[in-house]
Amino acid sequence: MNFWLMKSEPTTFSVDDFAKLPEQISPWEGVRNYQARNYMRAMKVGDQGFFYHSSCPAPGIMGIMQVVKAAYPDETAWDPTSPYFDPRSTRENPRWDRVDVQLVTRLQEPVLLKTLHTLASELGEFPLLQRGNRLSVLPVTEAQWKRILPMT
DNA sequence: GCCAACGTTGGC
DNA sequence: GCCAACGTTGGC
Repeated sequence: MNFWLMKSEPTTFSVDDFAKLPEQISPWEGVRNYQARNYMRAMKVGDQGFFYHSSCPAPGIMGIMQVVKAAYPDETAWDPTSPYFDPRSTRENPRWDRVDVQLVTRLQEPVLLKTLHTLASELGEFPLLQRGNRLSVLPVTEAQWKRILPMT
């Protein structure tokens, strides 16, 4: 099993929005970055992930997710009315993928970015804490996962 | 709102 | 293939 962290801006899709969905399942769509896409392609059903709020007053981990469907084409790339429309992606040759994720646990208290920063030396190399990191989907090592999980 | 960092684009 | 310009991300 592998572990991930996936960012969402709460003004676009918040943990509240997630919790309201039937079965708490949502496609993770709109990713338009090759490295993030490739990480999604590497995901397997049963992989676990942190649901993270970015670009907000208190960025941090808000929930625990699991992957319930492996990568498949992101149809929003084909929809001219979608903000994620990308004319370079075609049905014959899909450029972007999405996965389906399920919110397993909504945290009572978020694990804030500022808290994670205090653990930086223990966590070791962690893209979330590195300067200039802009990846919206990034891998978490098992050791990092096990260190962070008890704080949730 | 600011700004550093980074990815992408496109001319050459 | 290089690289400048541009757009976006995301914390503060």
